[in-house]
Amino acid sequence: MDSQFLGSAVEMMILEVAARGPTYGYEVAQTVCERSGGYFDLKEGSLYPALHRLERRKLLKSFWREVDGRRRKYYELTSTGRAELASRKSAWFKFADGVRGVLGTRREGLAGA
Amino acid sequence: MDSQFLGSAVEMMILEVAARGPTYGYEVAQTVCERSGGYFDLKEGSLYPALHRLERRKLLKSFWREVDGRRRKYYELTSTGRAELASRKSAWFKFADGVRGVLGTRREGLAGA
DNA sequence: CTATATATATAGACCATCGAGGTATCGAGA
DNA sequence: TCTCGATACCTCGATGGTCTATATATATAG
Repeated sequence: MDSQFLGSAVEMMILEVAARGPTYGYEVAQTVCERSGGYFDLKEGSLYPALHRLERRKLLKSFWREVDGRRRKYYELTSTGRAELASRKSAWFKFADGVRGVLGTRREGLAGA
Repeated sequence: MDSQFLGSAVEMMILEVAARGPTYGYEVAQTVCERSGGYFDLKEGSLYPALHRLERRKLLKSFWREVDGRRRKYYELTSTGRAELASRKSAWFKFADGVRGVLGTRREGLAGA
């Protein structure tokens, strides 16, 4: 993406990916990219600091594993992380609703008043 | 709001309010607050710098007017601003769609697959 | 041997948000 | 009269997140 929004949707999306099972940085970036239809192209400079932040705050916990000669740092959601994800999704929907309200996406001029 | 999202939805919402006719800072904050159902409570520290940024980039132009003994700095959308608003709204919808894709808000387990 | 994909990580530039502070007018109530 | 809340503008400094660039290391393809 090239968008100016972002805020902290990044962390929420990382948590969401991790909610489906243990994953690692590179895979997170790919999954987010695919599932967003190519829109989000997480850069290392956003991705890894975010993963470290989430781990520091104990929303994720990590372990190293070697697969095909490459070391991967897997992350999995903690129970705190699961609760936080639910709360952030709820906040996200409220936020998106708020924006929708301001933009007036209420099909004005169609069937309404 | 107390949200971590935000990014630059603020500027888009300011432009949107100005798109409906000349307005001024204080009124922008009130309008955004009302139309978002109380969700967005723009602080002066975000609002005024944003207005100045938008004016500097010539998306808004301003004029002073005195009403009821109080000086107000009115802002109105330029044609560049109008184009920029359209482009940002389009970017916003793509962004929101991207997030929706990652969150998997595709009525999974309801009627879909 | 080199380029690309996989995989992690950090440093520095940049910039927006927010809390807090400041200025000023008006109307209402004590 | 004095004070307080609402109206109305503005700026500074702390904080913190994103991005570009850079670095390391392995496996595979050409």
